[in-house]
Amino acid sequence: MRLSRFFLPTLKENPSEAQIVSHRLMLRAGMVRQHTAGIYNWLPLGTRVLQNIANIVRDEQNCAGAQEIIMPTIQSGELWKESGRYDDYGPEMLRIKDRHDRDMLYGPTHEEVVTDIFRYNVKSYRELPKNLYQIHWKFRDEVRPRFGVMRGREFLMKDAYSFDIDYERSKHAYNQMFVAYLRTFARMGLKAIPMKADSGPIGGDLSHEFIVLAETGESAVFCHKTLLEKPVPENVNYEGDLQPIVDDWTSYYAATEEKHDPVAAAQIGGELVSARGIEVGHIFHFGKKYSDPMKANVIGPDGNQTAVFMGSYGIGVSRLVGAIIEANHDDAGIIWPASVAPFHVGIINLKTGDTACDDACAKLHKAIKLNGLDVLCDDRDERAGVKFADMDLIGLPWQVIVGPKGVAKGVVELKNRRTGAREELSMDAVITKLTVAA
RNA sequence: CGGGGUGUAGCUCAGCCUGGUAGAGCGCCAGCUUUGGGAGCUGGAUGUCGUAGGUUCGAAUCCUAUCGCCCCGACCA
Repeated sequence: MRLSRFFLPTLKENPSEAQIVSHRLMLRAGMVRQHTAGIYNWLPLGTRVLQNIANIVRDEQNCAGAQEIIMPTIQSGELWKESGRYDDYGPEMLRIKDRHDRDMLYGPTHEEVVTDIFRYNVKSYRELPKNLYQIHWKFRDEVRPRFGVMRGREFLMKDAYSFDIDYERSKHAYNQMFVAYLRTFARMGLKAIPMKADSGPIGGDLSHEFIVLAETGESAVFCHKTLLEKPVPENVNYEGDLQPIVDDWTSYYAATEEKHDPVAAAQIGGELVSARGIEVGHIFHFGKKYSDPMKANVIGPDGNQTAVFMGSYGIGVSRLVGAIIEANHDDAGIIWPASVAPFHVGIINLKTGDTACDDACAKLHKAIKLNGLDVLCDDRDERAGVKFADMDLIGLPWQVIVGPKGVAKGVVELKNRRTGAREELSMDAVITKLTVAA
């Protein structure tokens, strides 16, 4: 992609409405623009990151045995009356009347809809287990949206729902998501710590929040030092027993500030560290809370109808964009982990219009792209300083700096955005090195 | 929803107290010079001063109402 054709409205100054660093950088880097309080337009750069994150989430959900579906954003109020939540949910739920004066709503979550799908289409325990998920837009009419996409009213969420015949198997579904979450966040370069959580209004008796650690995170957390460096499980057999992995991770103390209990922490022992964090995922087991009132029954092995055991599992996909920036930035801008970067490589043509530079950039662009990497080439007729600043701001992991002096010597400069390390290399060496690094 | 702040050019903001007919920097357009870390000079375009009323000869400025946005608190992926 040539930057001269890419829609990338960067800002030199901080927009006054943005206070936290991720919000400022997302606006400055041309990723998003606010539409109204808590509702955002996603511009091309932001959309690319959002989709990269969604794809990692999707991949790990699929590996863990969940299946993707798409449910409506606009739901019928009838289902919510059936589950009893139509009155309980409160003004956070955006209620709408259609032209026939029927009660509709913009879905804040999808337990009712997915339970409805399930009950009409699954009749026997032999069809279990099932885990259905979607990556879709939700709307919660927050009293006070803030922090850019970190707490918007409209947000992209992965929500999965598991259905099992009994508690033990439902717990296995819960564990599958638990492990999948560890892997998902690690793939984005994040340290995410599972912490015991209240199950809140969704209900249930087993629940964990996944908190991403970032110095600028909104809430303080306390956790055992070991959790910070603990490697996530590899080559997971999701059909096998996952309980040892979950037990291992939950054996260390970890709590958010509100739930911090120094006495309990002391009992569990170990070196406690305090950090700051952002909640990016939340998993619940809630048994028959919805399957009972909504009659989501299957015939069990004993021939009797029984309500299924359910769990729900959320990841804030759009929030993750902000969380990743909170955890990966410096004074100059964003520093994307390679797995979610909008482009892998940025080429800076220091002298657009100079035939040697233009040719070198074109050759690099083509070769790097052929090796499967996304490239953004800054071919704008701008001064070098502007290009350096913008490239640092948008945070692509690698920069290839092409200038007339280097090209005359047959070299270009390769800069690592995170470390700042630079080296002069031949064009072939750059292409090889980038391909290996990716 | 309680408390606070703010709304003037695309962005950051001055002007408001003490009313006199719209400003700066950056950005944008044109030209010349410049060219490895957000250039210099010259010329140019851009505003219903959030909106609606009111006071006044005259309102960005004073008064009233209203809307938007931001921050702190209670709540949340």
